[in-house]
Amino acid sequence: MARNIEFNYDRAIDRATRLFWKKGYSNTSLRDLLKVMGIGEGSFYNTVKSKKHLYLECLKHYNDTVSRRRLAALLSTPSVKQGIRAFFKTVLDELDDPRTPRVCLLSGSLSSDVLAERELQRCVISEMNAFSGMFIERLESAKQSGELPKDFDAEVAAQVLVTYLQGLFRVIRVLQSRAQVERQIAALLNGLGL
Amino acid sequence: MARNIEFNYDRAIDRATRLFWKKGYSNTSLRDLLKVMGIGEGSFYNTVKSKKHLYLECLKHYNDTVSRRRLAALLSTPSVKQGIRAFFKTVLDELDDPRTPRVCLLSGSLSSDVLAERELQRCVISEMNAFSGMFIERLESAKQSGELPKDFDAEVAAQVLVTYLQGLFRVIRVLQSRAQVERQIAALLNGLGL
DNA sequence: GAGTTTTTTTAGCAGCTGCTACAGAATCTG
DNA sequence: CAGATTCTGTAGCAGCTGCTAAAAAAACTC
Repeated sequence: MARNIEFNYDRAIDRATRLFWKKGYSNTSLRDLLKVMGIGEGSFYNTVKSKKHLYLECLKHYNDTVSRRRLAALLSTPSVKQGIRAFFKTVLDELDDPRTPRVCLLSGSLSSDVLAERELQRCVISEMNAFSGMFIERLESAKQSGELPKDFDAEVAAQVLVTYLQGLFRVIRVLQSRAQVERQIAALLNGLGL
Repeated sequence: MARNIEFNYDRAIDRATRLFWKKGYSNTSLRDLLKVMGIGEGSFYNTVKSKKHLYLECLKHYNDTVSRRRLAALLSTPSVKQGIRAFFKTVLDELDDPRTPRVCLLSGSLSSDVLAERELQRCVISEMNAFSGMFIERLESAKQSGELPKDFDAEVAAQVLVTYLQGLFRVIRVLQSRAQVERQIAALLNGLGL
């Protein structure tokens, strides 16, 4: 019927995700994106349609890879408390990997430039809710299994964790020894009874 | 000797601060800044020198007004625990005020565009340290007075608070009922023994 | 190979970016 | 008033922004 696509779409999305991840939405120019994606404007607007749509695709891709990996750690142990610690460990381990940018893409999307675009805002909020939903679910199941007391407030605890995590992704850019961060996390989790 | 300055410098800085506060550093254009400041490019580059210098001035101004007010609340009670709650209350009260933007300017400065500029980065880090230093100091004095136990780890607790606060300033943009946030904060403080 | 459909390349658009050069206006001294 | 000095308004620069239009190239059907 017609000419075939020449570039690897998934690969291009992955490259774009990493650039957005590193530099943020509006600080990443289309020219820079095209460069790392290895395509020209024509191909881009033929398949992706706009920068906004690209960001949506990247959020999805990030969710399917990075967030998924972290949440897998959360579910890796029968013990919920250990799972949460494993989750935070994946976050800290990425600090040692110079290849990965330092801020969570989703967390970085809680900024005025991203939230100003309605479509992006909706996507970010729904992914955030799905994310904290995983924590609530996990904590609730720990109450059922008896690992946590029956009067434990799973929803509030999950919200505190998510909020703290947002802060962690910010503070991490500026600080500090890994040991210091680990002590911080341990203090929080102990305080919450986790 | 020469012609006098026509505009109110402090007032102009205040206006610029509010705009940066609302839209972030690199998403605020010089033209928009000049408009709210009520001056032209000539006057601007004569007195302020550059956008970067303006941002430094705004950070200073923010520190002298908003941060100062919040920290005053922290010190307003003899009880340190009550002071911390008063501090968080000032943050929440601003949510009800439609005039003030929703994110802390300092917290919003933990983004790649600001941190990429060395001078801004240094300023942000030093203000952040000064800020958490206030909390550490206050918690230490509570140990002296007997309000907190002698084995309380003030430094770690302060770090958790500051990190959580960073997250709060983000999450607040997207959520949620004030009551929900208040429960979250109460859970955190109780958990930390504060 | 002609015709059709899709992809890619290239050039370019209008608008914005931070910033500068410069003429003119205002305020002082003498 | 002339002269010096500083401030202000205007015009414009080179470079970037997201995006589009149109021609050329590739893959298919018949």
